[in-house]
Amino acid sequence: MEFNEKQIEILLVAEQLFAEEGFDGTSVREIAKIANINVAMISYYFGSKEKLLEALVLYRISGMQLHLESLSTEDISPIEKIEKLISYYIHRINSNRCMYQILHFELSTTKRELNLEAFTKVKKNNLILLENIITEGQLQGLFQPNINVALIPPIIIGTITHFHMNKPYYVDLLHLDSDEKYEDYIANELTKHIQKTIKALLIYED
Amino acid sequence: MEFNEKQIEILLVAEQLFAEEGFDGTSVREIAKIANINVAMISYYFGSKEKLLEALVLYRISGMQLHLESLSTEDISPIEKIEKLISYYIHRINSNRCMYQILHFELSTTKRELNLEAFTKVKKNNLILLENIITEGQLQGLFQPNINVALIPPIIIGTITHFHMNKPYYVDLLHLDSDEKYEDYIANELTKHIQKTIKALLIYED
DNA sequence: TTAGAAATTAAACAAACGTTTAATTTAAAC
DNA sequence: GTTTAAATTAAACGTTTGTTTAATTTCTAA
Repeated sequence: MEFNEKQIEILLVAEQLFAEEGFDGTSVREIAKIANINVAMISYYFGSKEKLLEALVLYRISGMQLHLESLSTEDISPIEKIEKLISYYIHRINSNRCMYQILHFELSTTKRELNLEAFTKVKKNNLILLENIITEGQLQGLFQPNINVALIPPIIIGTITHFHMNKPYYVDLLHLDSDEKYEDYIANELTKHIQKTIKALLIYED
Repeated sequence: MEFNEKQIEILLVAEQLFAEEGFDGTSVREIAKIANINVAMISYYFGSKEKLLEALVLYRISGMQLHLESLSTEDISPIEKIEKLISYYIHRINSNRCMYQILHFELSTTKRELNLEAFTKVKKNNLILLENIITEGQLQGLFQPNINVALIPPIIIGTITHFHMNKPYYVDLLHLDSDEKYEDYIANELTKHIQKTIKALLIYED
């Protein structure tokens, strides 16, 4: 699916509004107003409000796959690979914050049936990559043998997502009184914290 | 605030629907139909749909505080205390799944301004409890000194929440083909996994 | 320059929304 | 048994919703 400039403008406005106010909390007129177009253009281009959401999800997810094929073959230790992988993860979630927000809701609502196969595929691919790195580390005797690999992404994604969702609370708790400080904290402290946690889990003898 | 049976019935129906379909995706008529009451009763009892939500949040959060005052003084090792604390955490999130779903959305929407002070208070109290246990462990030389305590609850809550939100994905990935298996997995594997992760983080030498 | 397609518009559509009204039934108090 | 308050109802209220219509403008190609 190819989109022209105007369509992409609509998609971006819709994305932000859907994230901020939810799909059902956003009206097509609101989208149209901010995108500076006529309401009818949404039906004209996408068919319906719901199909607009589907187009948006497809548009974003297609660009979500981590570009980490090279990571497997890089000449660095498995520990460094894990660190890099986590950085990439966090960066991706960060730069797709709105879409993650939308997906989180859509994943758990019974209202609509979105086709999220593409999203599942991305997750499964990333899981295989993670498995390979961990196996490599185990063969080198660096990591413990009894690792439940499937439960590692939930720690990474869950932690960063929870942090974002509770932004006001953590801004208060950690005195992150500017957006810059908030972003910095995620890029530094939080990233390091998650990396440290996963490394500990992999190395820690039960 | 005290509620009679009918009011509580309305609150419970609203909770499930708000969790499943979102606040904006749920109509008062839908609530009324399932709760077997007249639509006007919602305005009559709660004032408005939005005040119904506020009442619901208040009703639930007031019962959310972990009852763990005793934990600090129990005669068990800090490690066991951490394990217990995590079990409690997970149990609480599990039994308040719908409310967490609702709160997650309300925390990140700009549509409504819910008063979530009570929720913040609960979180801060639990954080203090966690700090005490970790300090105790550090004094006994069991835990590392450089622990960012504020970032431990995000791991616990984030992981379990993420798991719930992506239930269809994990059901598929881990072959949890019945609700019982799903619940069991959380109560056993996932709980152990989180406990192990936090223990590793506390003990792991950086 | 002109014919035809694509884009854009304002207006109208029916349906659904949250809320209020006014009338009626039920319950409690004396 | 009567009085008074509380609970419950169906109907109507004015808005807002997503979508469609039909007319008009803009663009493209011959």
